[in-house]
Amino acid sequence: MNRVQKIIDHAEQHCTAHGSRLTSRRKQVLSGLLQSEKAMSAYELIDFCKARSGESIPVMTVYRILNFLQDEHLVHRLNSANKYVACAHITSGHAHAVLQFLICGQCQKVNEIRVNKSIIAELRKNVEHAGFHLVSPQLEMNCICDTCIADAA
Amino acid sequence: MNRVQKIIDHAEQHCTAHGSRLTSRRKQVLSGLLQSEKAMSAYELIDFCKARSGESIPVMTVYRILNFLQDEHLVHRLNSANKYVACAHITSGHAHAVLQFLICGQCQKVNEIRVNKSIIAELRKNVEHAGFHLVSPQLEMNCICDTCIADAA
DNA sequence: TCAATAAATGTTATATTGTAACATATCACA
DNA sequence: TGTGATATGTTACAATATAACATTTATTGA
Repeated sequence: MNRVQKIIDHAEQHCTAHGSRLTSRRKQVLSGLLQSEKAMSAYELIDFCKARSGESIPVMTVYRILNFLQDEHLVHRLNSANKYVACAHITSGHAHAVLQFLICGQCQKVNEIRVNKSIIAELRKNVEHAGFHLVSPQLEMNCICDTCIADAA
Repeated sequence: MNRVQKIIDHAEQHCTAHGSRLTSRRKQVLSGLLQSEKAMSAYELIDFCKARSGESIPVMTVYRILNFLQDEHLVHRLNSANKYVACAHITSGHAHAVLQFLICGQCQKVNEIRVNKSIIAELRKNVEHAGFHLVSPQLEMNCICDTCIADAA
């Protein structure tokens, strides 16, 4: 069984455990994101799926499915880029950690890492001090990856 | 002299010192953001200015001016919301600190604070460890402000 | 099993954010 | 004053996203 199939299986179990269903359309969308191994806009994802299967998924359907997958924590939306990326931790039981996304501004590669609790505590302290309350901490940082730096040199 | 006028004066000096010009159109746009005291989309800003002066600024012009003001560090773009907000530190000589934006998801109020250097150092360490290099650290956090929490209760 | 209901997907139209390409106006300075 | 640079205006359109309603598919209880 290949990597993507393994992850899809995990995702399906995850959904079943929550009383939700990973339909074939939803699998198709999640598979697309997993196979591409990068962040894509909804429209890029549609093109990607179309190129692989010949079948064109309606825009509205893709957005609904992306929302569903986000609710299930199987997909993340990168707000700063208006793109979507498969969660990097589907098979390793993601415990809703705070996530830090490193986004290469050159090649769009995304690395999803977990943020140290002490940092979040610090940031939260700042927030509370300013009279705000943190809702969904998700840090997105504009980066350049080693590969792109090497290419530029 | 009122608050906004004072800030505009500072901004103008800042531009002159850089060999750039804060034209009347640019003042108009920056004043709009300052007067509104919140983050607005380019189109909201156009409506806001129109409501106050009766004059309608073309979309293209607004985007160009917003870019100019960002280059001058007089305005920040909130990537996660596709909105723009006047810099909160124009009169206090902003030394390109790393910024943390607290954005109330309810009323859109924005609080711009500076991030502790040690936190940035930590985050940067994570980034380097993952094989990336930080470009422009700007943290945006989804929050709810005290007022909105109180209103909801 | 099969109707009733709920959940998911499809269709059409349109809103929102942003930019490309080219025209015109304004400014700065020789 | 005219000339080149800078700024602004105009038109058309691209990219991202959602509202409203129709249809299909799945689930469940009689």
